[in-house]
Amino acid sequence: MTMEAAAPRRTRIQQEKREVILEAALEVFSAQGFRGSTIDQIAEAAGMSKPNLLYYFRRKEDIHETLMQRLLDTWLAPLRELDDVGDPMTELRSYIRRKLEMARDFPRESRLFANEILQGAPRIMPLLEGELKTLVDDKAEVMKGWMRNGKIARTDPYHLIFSIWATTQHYADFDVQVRAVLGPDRGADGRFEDAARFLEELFLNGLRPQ
Amino acid sequence: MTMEAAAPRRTRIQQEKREVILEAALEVFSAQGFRGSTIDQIAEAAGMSKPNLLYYFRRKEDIHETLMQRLLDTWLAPLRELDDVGDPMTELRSYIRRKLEMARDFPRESRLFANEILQGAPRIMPLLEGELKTLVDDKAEVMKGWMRNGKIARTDPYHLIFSIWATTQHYADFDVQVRAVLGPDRGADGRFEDAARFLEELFLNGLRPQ
DNA sequence: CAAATTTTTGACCGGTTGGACAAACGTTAA
DNA sequence: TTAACGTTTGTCCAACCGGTCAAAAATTTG
Repeated sequence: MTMEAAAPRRTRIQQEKREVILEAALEVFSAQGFRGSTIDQIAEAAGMSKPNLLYYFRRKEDIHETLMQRLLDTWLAPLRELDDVGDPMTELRSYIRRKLEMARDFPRESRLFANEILQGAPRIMPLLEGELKTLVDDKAEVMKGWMRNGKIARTDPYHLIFSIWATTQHYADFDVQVRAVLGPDRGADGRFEDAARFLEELFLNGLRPQ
Repeated sequence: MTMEAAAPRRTRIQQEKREVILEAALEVFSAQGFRGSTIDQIAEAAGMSKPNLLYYFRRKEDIHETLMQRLLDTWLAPLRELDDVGDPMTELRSYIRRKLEMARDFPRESRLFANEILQGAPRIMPLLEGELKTLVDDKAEVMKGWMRNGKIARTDPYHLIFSIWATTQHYADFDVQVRAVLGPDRGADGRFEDAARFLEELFLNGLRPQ
C-alpha cells in the first residue's frame, strides 16, 4: 500500500476556489501547454490575483499535477466499461461512440493529455506504465477471447485500441485542422455526426469476422 | 500571385549554418514546443553562441516559421502522390504505408506539426485553409469517383483521410504512450511492422466494397 | 463583540529569456 | 597588402516569470 499524504482538511472557500483555479488552469494549459502558460494568465482566468492563487496551490506544477490525476480517471472510464459479457460488436460500437463523445464534450481535457504525451509524458510516465498498461492488457485479453470465439476478426488488439484512441481524439486535438479542411458549412454537431457514422462503418466492417 | 520577398542572396556559410540551426531547432522545438524552447538551447544544439544564431535568424519566430513552411510540403507529399489512375485499393494501401513510414522516419516533424495544431495553428492557419484544404478537396473527389465506380465502399472521404492521418501520426506523436503500453519486448521496428499490418487490414477490410 | 483564523493583496526578488550592439575576428578579392 | 565585407562573441538590457512576504482585509469562532 502506497503512503498518501494525510487528507488535507479544507474550508468551504478552499474547496470552491481550488475548483475555480483548476477550471481556469484547464482552459489555459490545454490551449498553450504547461510551459507556455503563466500563473498570471491562470489567475486572471480564475478572477484572482497571482499571490492569491499561489495561496491555494503553492506551485504551478501542483495545479498541473492535480489536473492530470483527475484527468486520467475520467479519460479511461470508457475503456473500463468495455465489457466481456456483452455482444462484441455492440461493445466496440459503444466504446467508439463514448470515446468520440468525450472528444466532443471534453476537448480541453483531450488536448491537455495530448500536450503531456507529446512532451514525452514527463509527469505521468509511471501512470502510463502502471495503471494504463494494466488496463489495456486486460482489455486486450477480452478482445483476444472474442477473436478466438470468432466474434471479431483476428487482429492485434493493442493496435486496435490505439487506432480507436487516435481516430476519436483526433477530432479534439486536431480540431482546427478538421474545421479548416471541412469549411464552415457543417457545424460542430454535423462534424461529429459524420465522424461517428464513418468510424462505426470503418471499424465494424474492418473487424467483421471473415 | 502573392508577393514574395526578393530571394535573399546567401553565402556558402550562411546556407550551411542555417541548415545546422534548422536541424537543431527541429530537435528542440519538437521535444518542448515553441514556447518551451529557448534560443540558448537551440544555439547549444547547433554548436554556436546565441548572438551568432541570431545573426542567421533575427527572431526565434523566424526559425519556427521557416521550419513550418518546409514541413508542410514534405508532410503532404504522400497525399499528393495518391493517384487517380492506379488501382484504388493499391493506392490506398500505398498511401497508408507511406504515411506510416513518415511517422517512423520523421517523428520530430510529426510532433512539431502536432504541437502547432494543438495550439490552434496560430502560424499556419492560412496554409491549412488554402493549400491543405485544396489538396484534400481534390483527393476527396478522386475517392468519390472510386466510390461511384464501386471500387471502394461508399463512405465519407474526408473522414477517411482524417482517420488515416490520425492512426499513422499517432505512432509518432504518442510514441511514449505506445511504448509504455506495449512494453519493451518488441523493438521499434516490430512495433511499426505490427502497426502496418493492422492498419492495412483495418482500412482495406473496412473499405471493401459491399 | 472580540479574538483567532483564514483569505487577499501590493510590493518585491532572483533568475531567465529574447534580443540589441559594438567590437573583435576571419575571409575574400582587387 | 589592404579595404570591404562577412562572421563571431562578450556584454548588456528590459521584460517576464515563478515565487516570497508581510501586512491588510475578511471571515469564522467563542
